[in-house]
Amino acid sequence: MADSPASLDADQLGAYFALMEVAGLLRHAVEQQLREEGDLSYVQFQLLARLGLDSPTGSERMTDLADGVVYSRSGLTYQAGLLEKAGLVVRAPSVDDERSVTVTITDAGRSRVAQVIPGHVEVLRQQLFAALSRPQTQALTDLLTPVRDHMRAAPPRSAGARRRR
Amino acid sequence: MADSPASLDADQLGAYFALMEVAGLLRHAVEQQLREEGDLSYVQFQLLARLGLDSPTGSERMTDLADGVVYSRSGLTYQAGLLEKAGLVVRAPSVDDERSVTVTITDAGRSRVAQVIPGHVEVLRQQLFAALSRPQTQALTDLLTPVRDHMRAAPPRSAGARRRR
DNA sequence: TGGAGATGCTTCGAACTCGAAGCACACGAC
DNA sequence: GTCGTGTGCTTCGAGTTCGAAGCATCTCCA
Repeated sequence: MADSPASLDADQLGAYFALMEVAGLLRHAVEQQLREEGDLSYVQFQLLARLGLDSPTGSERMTDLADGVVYSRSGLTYQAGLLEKAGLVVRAPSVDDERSVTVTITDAGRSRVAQVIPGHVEVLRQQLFAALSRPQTQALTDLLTPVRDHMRAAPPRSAGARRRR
Repeated sequence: MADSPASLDADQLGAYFALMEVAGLLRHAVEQQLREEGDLSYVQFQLLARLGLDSPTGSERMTDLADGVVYSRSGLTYQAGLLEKAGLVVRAPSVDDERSVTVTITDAGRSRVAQVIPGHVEVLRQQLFAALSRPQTQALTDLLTPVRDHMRAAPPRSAGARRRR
């Protein structure tokens, strides 16, 4: 990478803008459905879905949750508080490490996820997959997965170094 | 794995999650660069770029700006206020329609855009295009462009209250 | 011409987000 | 042990976002 001209070609710009706009529009659409049908924000849904669908035990550490959802720690504390107040989640200090907090989804949380999923899927169908055939969907996944892995590997995440106090 | 009532298949879910995560990570990375090198938020950069690079006259109506950037009107009022206070933009009532406000980029605004573009491009290169070959980039654009057009045409349900003329 | 409704923008309040600072516990070196 | 540093989470303040409500202007049509 000796020389790097300060411009991208049309394809690259097109891909960049299309990516950001599609994601933005999709997020708006999804957010609205979640709010209407389940009184959840997108982040809250992500958290519950991760706990309820991805985790075998239904619980995870705060930090792992934050990393998994690409979210700030303080923001997670706030959202976890809301979810706990709503009874969708329980927080308890971890057994093996007194510092860490384990978040566990409740039955109410699971049923809230189940309640929202059909509409969620429907929005995705209408907004996203209506314009993508199966092979195209497959192709999109194949294109984006390496990109995600690449970006996760070299993150400008702020969690990196902590300054002295 | 819980069984979800109306689930999408693995490819579809994979595409959805990958899309949202890539966009999220990319936005974080870009936002950080813009803040450091130009004291701009992502939205502010979008607005200035649209005025400075896409518009022949360097000016646009508030509403068109908001639509073009996928942003709420009230949010745009706020950001336009900040940009104006920073001298990067000027607001003036439109000549032909007293209701509408025309936003015009200033010379300072143009130079601010020019100042951050190289770093911006570099971030895109490292984060996004490092993991995409030229043909892949082309393919991504070809996949996402129809999706964007589809989503722009079919906005989320209740957004239809106030439509364009 | 004169309203009724549509449209453009702003104001307002509430909610959300982030990073920095702070507290508490963990772990290793000595 | 006990000190120093690292890690996990929360608190705090500032800034940003949105939708609803409000005001001003425009358009249409009887």
